[in-house]
Amino acid sequence: MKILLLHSDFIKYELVRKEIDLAEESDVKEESLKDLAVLFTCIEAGDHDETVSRAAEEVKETLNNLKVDRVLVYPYAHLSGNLAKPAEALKLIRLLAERIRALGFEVHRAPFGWNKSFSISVKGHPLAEQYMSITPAKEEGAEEKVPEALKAEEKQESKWFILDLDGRLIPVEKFDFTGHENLRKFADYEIRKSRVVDMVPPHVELMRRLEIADYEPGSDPGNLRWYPKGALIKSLLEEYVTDKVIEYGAMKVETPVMYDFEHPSLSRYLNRFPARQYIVKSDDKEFFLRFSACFGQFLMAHDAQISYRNLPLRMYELTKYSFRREKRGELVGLRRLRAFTMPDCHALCSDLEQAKEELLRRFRLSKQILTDGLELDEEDFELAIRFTRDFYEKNGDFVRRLVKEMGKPALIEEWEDRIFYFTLKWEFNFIDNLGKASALSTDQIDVENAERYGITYVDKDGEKRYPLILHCSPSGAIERGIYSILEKAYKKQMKGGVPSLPLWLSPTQVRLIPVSDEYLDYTEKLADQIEAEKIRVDIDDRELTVQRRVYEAEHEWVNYIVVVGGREKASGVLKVRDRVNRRIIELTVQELIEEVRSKVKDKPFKPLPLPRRLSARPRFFG
RNA sequence: GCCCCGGUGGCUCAGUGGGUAGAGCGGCAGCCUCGUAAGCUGUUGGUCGCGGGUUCAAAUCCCGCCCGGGGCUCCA
Repeated sequence: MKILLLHSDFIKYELVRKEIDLAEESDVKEESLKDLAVLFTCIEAGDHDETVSRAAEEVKETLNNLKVDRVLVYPYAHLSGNLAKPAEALKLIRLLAERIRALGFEVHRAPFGWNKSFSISVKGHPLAEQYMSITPAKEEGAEEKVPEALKAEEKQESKWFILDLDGRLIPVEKFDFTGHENLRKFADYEIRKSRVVDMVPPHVELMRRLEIADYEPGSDPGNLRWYPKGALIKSLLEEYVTDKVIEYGAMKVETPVMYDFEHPSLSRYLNRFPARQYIVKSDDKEFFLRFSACFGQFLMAHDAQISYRNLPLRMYELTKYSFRREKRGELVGLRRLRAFTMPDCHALCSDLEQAKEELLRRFRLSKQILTDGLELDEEDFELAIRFTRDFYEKNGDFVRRLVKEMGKPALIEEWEDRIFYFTLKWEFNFIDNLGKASALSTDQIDVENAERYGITYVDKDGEKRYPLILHCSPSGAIERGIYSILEKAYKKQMKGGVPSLPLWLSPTQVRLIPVSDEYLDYTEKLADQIEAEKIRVDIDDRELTVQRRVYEAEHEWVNYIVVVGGREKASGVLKVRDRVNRRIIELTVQELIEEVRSKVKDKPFKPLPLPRRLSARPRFFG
């Protein structure tokens, strides 16, 4: 509870309008009082009867000193950023007035819940203005575990720049964003200019309509359910990213999802990471659910025998899941979750030179995964680089090198001091249809954790040394990858294009529609032929008109739609509706197979996640 | 976390000066056997998010909670 006490000659206030439903009724619209103490009062979350009693006592003491016997309790929200709920606040403010009255004072109260105007004349003596803060007595264990880094982040001041291709570091407000609209949106988002959008994010509607994923009311918010089509898309992406990271040279490992809160290295690291955790109790121990693969991999590296010859040492894990208890209001669809799938790749490096070289390789790897795998265009994502001033002063060339690799200007955030465990961090950020930015790929140079976890390698001279650790998620969370694919598709649709999924991720790549039952057998044979070439093909055998089935295939974003009837059976030539290019082309089965194979190339393949015949499929949504 | 908006059949939504719930789509049944973006008819289906309160009577009013969306300026 906060109270600003003003010893006043007079106060006059007027009710303007009700601010909340709970506002107190009042017959008097205007009130003025003389020779009194005005108590601007605000009730904070956690205040209770006992807080009120102590406040009343403190007020009494002050009033006695001032020799005042008249007070006005004036509800005033602005004294705190941590307000109690209105109903509770009203209750306690009434109670406060009663308590003060019970101590023998004349108590007036300004109605709660109104926007009011007031004029006040405050006496000039030294004790006329007093501020009181009454905090509730601590209840055992009531305090939430908030990491130090979270608190630090709120205090940290950042400087924002754009680093252009010529290596100029330009303060954001002076940069000409012409031709860099996406970067402007990104900068606006990061520096938190207010946005006025009021719609359900497009990808949320799509993820449900396309039966990819959905909210699961039976779980904690931000923990989703994945329908067969979504599970397919997700596991294809997982496989793709994993293959790419192994190709780059990482060793794939697996580590537990929960860790002991009391483990010395872990508890210190927790305090350096800006996220809240899920807590799991088992017997009398507390565990937290991992929010990345760091713990498992670091503990593994701690116990390993590592020579400088083994560096850079690359370890990879697909964390399914990583858990972060994000604030309730932050959760949205596939963009921000509490349980998500994150590829996490660490690299132990001997020194900064090796780290920079490695970072560059991973930068290229990440870019390839976004453009080749997610099929994002380079205009779809923006580069952000964040570093401490000191790092930039010593490694400016390297930072400029990253921007050159990107091929367009990047947003820069500079910190005066190092509050996190890293000195440099870069990200690729996707900007969605509501102007919101989300980090996809990212990498960091960690200068703290090797020491914290006791991770060492032996150098040429036989000396134990601490390596630098890079933390990279080459794609970002898999869910977020799907979010960006869907948002991109919607963006395309808004520009008059055909929304679609990358062909290799499409649950149905080819749909066959027999004109009648008569051709079902023939259609099945075609499907067998196509399926044998690792193409997901299905058959819409439902008793609907051809037109209707084509309509639904379009709606489902099926890439190739083939109507099968007598003409096809006779000639062997298929009329293939190429949805993305809005045309109908004539192809033999073999040519159709080649068309699809030439586009998916060597991407991972998994079979159709549903019965081949649509008549045998349930509907999960809609 | 706080504020605002929303939650009615599987989906999209209508229905609030309190009087016992509707439509379209889907599902099911039937007709139609169909040639590239919604064929026709019938029928099924609802603890009106959950809990409490007010009332003779609550989807509707009040309180709390849960879930979704948006915002974090304002607000005692």
